[in-house]
Amino acid sequence: MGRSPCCSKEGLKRGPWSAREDAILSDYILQNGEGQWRALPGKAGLLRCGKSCRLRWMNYLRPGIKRGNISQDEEDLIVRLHGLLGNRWSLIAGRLPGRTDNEIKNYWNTHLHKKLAAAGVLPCPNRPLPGSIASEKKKKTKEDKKLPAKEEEEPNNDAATKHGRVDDLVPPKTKVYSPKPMRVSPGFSRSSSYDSWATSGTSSSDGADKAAAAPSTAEVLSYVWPAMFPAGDGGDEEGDDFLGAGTFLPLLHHQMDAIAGDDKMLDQVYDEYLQLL
DNA sequence: AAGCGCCGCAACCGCCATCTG
DNA sequence: GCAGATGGCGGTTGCGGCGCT
Repeated sequence: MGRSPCCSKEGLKRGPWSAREDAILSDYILQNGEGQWRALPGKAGLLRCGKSCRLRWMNYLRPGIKRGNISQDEEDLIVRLHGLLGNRWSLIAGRLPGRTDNEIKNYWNTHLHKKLAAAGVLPCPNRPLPGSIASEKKKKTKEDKKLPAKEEEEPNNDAATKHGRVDDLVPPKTKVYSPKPMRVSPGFSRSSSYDSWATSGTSSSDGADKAAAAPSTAEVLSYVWPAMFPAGDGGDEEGDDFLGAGTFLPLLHHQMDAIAGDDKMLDQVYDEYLQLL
């Protein structure tokens, strides 16, 4: 893959997990608990990177994991939460019991993105989201592989222009269609999942107090996404067309309207979102 | 039947926040 | 306060399966 490994992997196995490895990992974690991922492979007798063990456990071996058959309700929720949270898959997954961030991410990139694009509700249908459509990406990857590595790293658009690749004129890493994924954890410890946090009594039971002190939706949005929601204008102006307000704002309004169609749903999701902030 | 291309998904990667000494 | 270790996250890649020609 051309990248240097994050940790030493000499002699470590890679690729798909065997049933035997799964059993070893499951047995070890059930006996010793999660954590100490770097030390786990050695202790459990697995020739795997600790990260790989953690991923395998979190996404497939953990009790309660649901696989496949994402229901319509779950799909709707994913779409709505994505509208609110952007590509924060772990947070979205936290609202879908038994689902993992990886599964939701894959599902979004394969099924939902395509579906929404067909429905014309994506931020910019004629501009592929960075790295989000597998087919587009793969085609591009294949093209890129033909280029010398040095030119691949060319940061500006001149290189793309030289090669006549119009699609490369789009800044490759621009993530303007959603809030940049960022950690939201200053308020709670890393060891507490969003789920446990959200259900630990800080959520809706005392939500009234928080709601009373909570800023308005517009204020929050202007704080979180200042480029899209300049404070005080209600987000309807097209002044800051960082993406193309004509493309994103209707989408957001569409999604907000869809959510607003179920006020309780909106309140619940929004309340949780406020607390995340 | 064989070749080809696309698609879906499991797994890997680097980055970064947080923890720990 | 600092540096190294650790864990978690989102983005990306590669492979196998499937359908089409």
